[in-house]
Amino acid sequence: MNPIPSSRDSGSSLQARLKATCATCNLRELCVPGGVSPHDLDQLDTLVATRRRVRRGEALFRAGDGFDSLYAVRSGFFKTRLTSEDGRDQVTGFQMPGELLGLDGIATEVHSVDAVALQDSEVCTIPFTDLERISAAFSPLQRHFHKVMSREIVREHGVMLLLGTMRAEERLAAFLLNLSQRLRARGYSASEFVLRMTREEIGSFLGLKLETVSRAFSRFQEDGVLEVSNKNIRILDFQALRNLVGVDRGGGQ
Amino acid sequence: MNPIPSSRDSGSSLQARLKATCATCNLRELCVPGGVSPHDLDQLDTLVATRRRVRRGEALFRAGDGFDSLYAVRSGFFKTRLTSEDGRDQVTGFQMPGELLGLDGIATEVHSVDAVALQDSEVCTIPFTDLERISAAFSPLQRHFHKVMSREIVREHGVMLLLGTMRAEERLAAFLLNLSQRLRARGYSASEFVLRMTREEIGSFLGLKLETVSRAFSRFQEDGVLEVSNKNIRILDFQALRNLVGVDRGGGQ
DNA sequence: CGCGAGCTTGATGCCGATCAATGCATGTGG
DNA sequence: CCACATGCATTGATCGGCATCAAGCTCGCG
Repeated sequence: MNPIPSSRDSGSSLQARLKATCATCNLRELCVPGGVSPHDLDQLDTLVATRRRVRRGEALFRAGDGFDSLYAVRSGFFKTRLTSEDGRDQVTGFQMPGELLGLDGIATEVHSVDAVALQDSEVCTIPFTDLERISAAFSPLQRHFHKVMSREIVREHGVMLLLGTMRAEERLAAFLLNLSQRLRARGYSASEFVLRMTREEIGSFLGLKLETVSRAFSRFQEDGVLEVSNKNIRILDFQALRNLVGVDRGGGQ
Repeated sequence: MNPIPSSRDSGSSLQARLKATCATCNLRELCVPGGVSPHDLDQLDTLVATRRRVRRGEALFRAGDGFDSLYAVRSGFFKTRLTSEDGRDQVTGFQMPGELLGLDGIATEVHSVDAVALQDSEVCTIPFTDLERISAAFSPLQRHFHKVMSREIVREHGVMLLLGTMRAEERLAAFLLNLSQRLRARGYSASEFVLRMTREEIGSFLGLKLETVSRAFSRFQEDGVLEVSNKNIRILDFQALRNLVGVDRGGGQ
């Protein structure tokens, strides 16, 4: 009556322990769906030599840990959790057997979330450099591409934190700081810019109605944080915005 | 005073038009940061032969379109937008010059979002099969890995839609249906299962407080949609859950 | 058996949605 | 050049859903 036993193959545990391979893994269809040749599968097996047990409540990895491996859940159950600098928590996903953990780490080679076991669990460790080598993907261009994809995943974690934990003004502050930083990276002013999108589109991104976005702009203007004229924005007080978001306390712009 | 001119290099437009290359692109540091060899850069140039203009309001691609290329924004501004079956909209991001569009399409070879230009824009087209070939990544294993990453991006879009547009009971319904479907894919019952996480963790994932999660469970039970006993869940009325989420109207379980 | 973590349920308050009116910029046709 | 339409933004009034605060309750576990 327990639909998720912590170890699915405990019945044949001896054989499983001695020579479990990707080719014979009963999670294979989930973890490595069709189209992968037997040859590649063999190679994958040479990677996934090591297993690791993680006890309930323990972390497989933590935000800030260096990244070197991906992990496939073999048995058990995990959550991934993003914690912002001011202590807000957002669970970004739950992972069950056959699902992958650690993609967030590829971008910067440092993990950005905690992966915590919700019950005693076991994972297959997939060393990432080996994976790239075997995939015939050991090219700087390829690596770059992987990082871009991982960065997108990390970005979306940040949006989830915003949508899950922030109030209207905090969301708008985070949005403006993000925009400002990306414009600066492109050689434009970080403090003065033109919004290319409507209030309604900002609202749709931030999970708010356009009236709420408009009111937040007005309030920022009243408080001397922004100058707002239609789509023209000037940021007067970066620190006020940062305090709202709960990031980068103390750093002057 | 306009910090984001729609075309940055209109001053040297003749040369830019005739032989713009990745190697000379003024967005290169954003689009292809260091570590990529001159040789790879040349190869990249052979890919990115075609440009495409997209007028304000037009779509670069739409959800449902077949995927074959990624796009780098060269000038202008885009939004990506996910629309659920019952018409909810969630903007999943805004893209400015040097940023990439289309990663959502790798997973299933069909785009899952609309990419709409917020102003007259230009993109560089990067045919994906060519990219994989040049990256020395034309291996089934590698392709699979790319799809896994893309699938994660698409999943997170779904979570953003949930967090941005749904009310408490709708969120919980979506969560339960998702869990149910993943358990079924692993050979477990879709209608009867044990939650491995606490109400608080569910709440943190769904952007709700634990009391709200608990109340939603109670209400589902009152309405005969679920049987709830601590962490043991039995789904009695799938269609009721689907109706809340606004997905899959009419399909029987 | 008794403790404590996790859950349920109730009462109240607040934030943001909703509904509604007005303002303002842009564009179009007379 | 003005009259008018249209899309977008602002602001106010009211409402509702969820957070918050506060008890109790249940179950698993030492």
